[in-house]
Amino acid sequence: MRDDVSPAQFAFPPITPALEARMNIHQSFLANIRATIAELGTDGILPADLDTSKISAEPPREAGHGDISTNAAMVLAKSAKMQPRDIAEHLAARLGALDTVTEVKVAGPGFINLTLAAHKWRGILADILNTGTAYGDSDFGGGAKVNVEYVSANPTGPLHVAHARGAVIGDALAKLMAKAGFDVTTEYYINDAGAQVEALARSAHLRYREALGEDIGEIPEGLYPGDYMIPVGAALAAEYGDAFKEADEASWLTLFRDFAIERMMDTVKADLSALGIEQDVFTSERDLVDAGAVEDMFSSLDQKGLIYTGVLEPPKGKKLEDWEPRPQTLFKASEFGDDVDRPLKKSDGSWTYFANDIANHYDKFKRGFPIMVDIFGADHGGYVKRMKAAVTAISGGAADLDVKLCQMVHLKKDGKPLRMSKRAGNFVTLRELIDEAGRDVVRFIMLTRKQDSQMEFDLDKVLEQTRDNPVFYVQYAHARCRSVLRNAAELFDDDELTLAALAGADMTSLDDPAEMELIKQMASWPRLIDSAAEAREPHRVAYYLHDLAECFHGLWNKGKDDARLRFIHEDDKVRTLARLALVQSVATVISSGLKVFGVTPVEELR
RNA sequence: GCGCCCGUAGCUCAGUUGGAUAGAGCACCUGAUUCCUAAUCAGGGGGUCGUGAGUUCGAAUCUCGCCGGGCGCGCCA
Repeated sequence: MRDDVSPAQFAFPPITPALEARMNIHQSFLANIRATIAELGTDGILPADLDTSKISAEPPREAGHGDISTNAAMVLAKSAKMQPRDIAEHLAARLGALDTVTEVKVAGPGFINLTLAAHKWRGILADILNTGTAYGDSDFGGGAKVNVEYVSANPTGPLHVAHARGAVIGDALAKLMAKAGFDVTTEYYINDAGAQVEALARSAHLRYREALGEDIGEIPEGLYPGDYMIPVGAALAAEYGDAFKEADEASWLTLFRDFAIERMMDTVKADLSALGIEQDVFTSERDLVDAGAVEDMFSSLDQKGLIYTGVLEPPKGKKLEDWEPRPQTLFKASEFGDDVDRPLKKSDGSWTYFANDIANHYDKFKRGFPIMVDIFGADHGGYVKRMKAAVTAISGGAADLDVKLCQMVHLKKDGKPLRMSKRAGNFVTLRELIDEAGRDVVRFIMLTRKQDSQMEFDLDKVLEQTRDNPVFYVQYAHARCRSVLRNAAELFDDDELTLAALAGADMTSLDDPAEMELIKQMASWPRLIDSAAEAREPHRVAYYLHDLAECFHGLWNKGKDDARLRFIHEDDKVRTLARLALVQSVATVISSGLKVFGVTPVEELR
């Protein structure tokens, strides 16, 4: 595949001022490097039309290696048939002549390390202040339509902690991708068509009889025993009196089911709302089925020749006493990377959950989403391959499904693990978690770990106001910024402290390494957004914010030793305004990051 | 038995998609407050990146085999 790519495809557009304005500092430098390589090609020093697509321009891991490091020479060495160091020397000579570059060094196997002029960095502050929390927005996604489906919990009870992580990750991922230039729709798929919602209906009927004065005793196995069903029964009793008390199940099942589902979805939505989540679209599995979406899906797969009747092998190693070979209606999932073919119909002829879910994804595809992301719990890991296979098949390869599995969260309190078990009746609801820890804390902490690794949620620690608690640490940095700006308001008129006014401040007095480091940290925010959105890993934002806060706290404390670094200088307005621009920028970037998380930045911590 | 995920400091976890001497917090040790919030900061000790091979200029990262943990495995959703 890679072999038939012609060099012409590696051409990058010329850099116009308009284009440069939309690029972050590393992208724009990468463009400079490519242009220089093209020049060297024209001048016959390097072969023409080299593939520059794999070249990167990144901040080096080591601070001593300058501001921007590129691997260009090493990447080109093979196709140019030259030594990396030689290419590096040629490149370095030309890059060093740029007026934004103050120092250039060739190091190691052929890295080119560039140091940029201070004015280039200071210019970032004006960008930040002029853009506000939109700083970091990019067109990386190119407006591509993306559907992010998350939570999608069964409408049979309130959400519990296990849902919290997926909810927060899905929501933050959606916001992250929107910031990176995708056209994002958030969605909840309501599983309201299976046997479990009938069990819900029966549970509601029991509670209804209870509300009418009957002693219902123990809730039978298989029904939902939770107290949250009591008000549902009461509401049914108020609505219908004793009309269905002794009636045949057939007369009330549908009615009670729909009533209970609606009530459950109301509580689910209220729970999500308490977390600050409001999804764009709620799709009902039952509505899809009623609209014939499953038949559509089925005939589409059938036309592609992907449906057949067959008998599956019994799974090895797992004991199934009641196993007997049966012919089933199967989808050829194994042609698309799944391990075996998967049944679409049950033996009674009704559709499987999987069949309905294919219809759900087919429907999303037809609504115009070539990119779909599903957030699932880790217990659905075995379902991923077949769903991805189905999306590939049903869309003819035109749609891509990415499934993010969220590992479990272990709650801890008083130093002890809080075991959750529905059976024991002590499971923690999402609402209880929010009441205990607070919305912002729950959201932030859930985003401090990669989604596919298990995490610990220590209810005591997350409420501590110490460095150990990343939420606090980041919020504290923001609060400190606001505190400085409040104090400054006593020395300046309001119109001197607007974002626009600060953007126009004379920044030349910002020259200390600690100040420059802070600016460089903020300069990498757009880059972080793109890479986090590409990897679809919102947790990277949490680490970025922690690093930014650390950088700021460090500068703050240096002001204790070195009065020059203090932000407010009553006798020097120009100096002060430059630092206020810096402080306001930090507050803005932190706000921008917290916005991705749906967390509110605080003015002060008391 | 098979598939997927994970394995990094005593603990909880990062690691910019293959880059330079592997990082942060907690815990432990040392220091900083007449000062914009010390709820903070500066410094120190602490590692066979589970393990063995392979791929290449270069591997915690990619491939394969083991070891250990989690999840799943026909008509549950």
